[in-house]
Amino acid sequence: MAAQTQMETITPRMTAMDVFGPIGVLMHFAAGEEIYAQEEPADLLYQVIEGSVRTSRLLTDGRRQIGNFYYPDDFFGVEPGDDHRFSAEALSDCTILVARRSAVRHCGEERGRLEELIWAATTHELARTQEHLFMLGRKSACEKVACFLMITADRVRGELTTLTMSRQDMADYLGLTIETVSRMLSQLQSSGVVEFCGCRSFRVTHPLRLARLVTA
Amino acid sequence: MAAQTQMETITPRMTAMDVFGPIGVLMHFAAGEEIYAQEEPADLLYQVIEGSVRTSRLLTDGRRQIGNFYYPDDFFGVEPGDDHRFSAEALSDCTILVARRSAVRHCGEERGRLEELIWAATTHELARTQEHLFMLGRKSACEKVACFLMITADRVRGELTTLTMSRQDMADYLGLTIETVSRMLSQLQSSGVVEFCGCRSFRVTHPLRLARLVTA
DNA sequence: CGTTTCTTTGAATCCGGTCAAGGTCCGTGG
DNA sequence: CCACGGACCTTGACCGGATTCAAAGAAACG
Repeated sequence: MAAQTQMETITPRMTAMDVFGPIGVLMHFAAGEEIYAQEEPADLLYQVIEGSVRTSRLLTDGRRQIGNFYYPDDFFGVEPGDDHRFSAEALSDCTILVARRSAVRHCGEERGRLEELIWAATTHELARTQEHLFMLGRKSACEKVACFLMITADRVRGELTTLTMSRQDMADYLGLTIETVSRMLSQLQSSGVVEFCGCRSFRVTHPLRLARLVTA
Repeated sequence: MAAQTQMETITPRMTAMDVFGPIGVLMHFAAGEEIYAQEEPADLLYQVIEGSVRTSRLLTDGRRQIGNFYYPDDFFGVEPGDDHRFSAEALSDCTILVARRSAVRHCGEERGRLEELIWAATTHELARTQEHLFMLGRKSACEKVACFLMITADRVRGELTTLTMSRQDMADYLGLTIETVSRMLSQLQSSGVVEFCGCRSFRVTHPLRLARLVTA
């Protein structure tokens, strides 16, 4: 089982947690810490309260595929079978709300709401996976990176977007190498589409041109 | 709305249809015919009774990504949102069982069963999409083609496996070009892993070596 | 049997990967 | 406070796998 550094029962004033009713539990994870492992039974549903998370999958020979990145309010951990096909790790220090899925049957009137939530999280996951699939199959390195920046800027709102993941994480998400990712970022910057302030945060200086690079 | 060549209400003796109860309808489609279009409202759930189906998605510039191939008993058409993000076309002449999802509320005791069915189809779809994603992101052309043959041979049981899709379909599923797919197939054949009888059917002559090429 | 469409194969090209070196950032400890 | 070390990122040169372009061969169809 994944490490769990700290736990506390939920307090009623935190609105994001209401959805889980009395069965939600808050957990904290340090940057880099594993939240759950590949092959582990998948009975829990997670919601990011603070921080960010990646899900990933390892091949026997070390190749890695990132499934997704999750930010505050996102749900993760829904998996089609009984076991996790991906593992989840904290990208930064984070606070995660956790609920046992099998506890649904014990929570009376909350039940319908939780089931609905699991349903919404699953379909949302499917939608994102389909988008991701499309990106991997038919896009060039430049389009992939541009697409990634656009999606991320959209999800992590603010004047300046901070990338909580490493270049290696980005590469493993996009099916590229770190060198290629780095080159494309430099290229996007020198062509005036985005501007970096250090290697972990950027601003989209020309949204239209970025959007045009992405191709729908 | 997609063309619908013929319709008939279900007959009780056909077991595969029982799952939909009284709201299922049989439809026939000719090879190449569209079953539903991209952007079309997604209120129907489909089950292949006979034949095979592909789902695909087109980019504005003509690039195409195949979502999946479906064979008898497979469900398709479940989509995360209200609209189809993929279109579906018949690969061969086929018979499809169709049920209106929104009709669930009108079918009394059948309701639980149908909801369960939709749930199962959705999670199964997610699982397959994740596998597919992994294949696109981190596998070589040779591994992709080997993987595709293995999966297909597994799904379309029989001594000789028939490919109902064109090389172009395979290429668009794997994120390759037809030429590369063709080359890899030739290579797999000349290395004695599979044997083709015409370009649309094959036999796995060396299952272990095929499995070793795939890499989990 | 001729036409069309699909598939295979070859040769040249190019995009992204590999290998290697250098740079930046940051935390630790002298 | 600065020097050192390590992890991460960038850049360049070269290489190789997949694409592109082109043509021939095989299969499907009227």
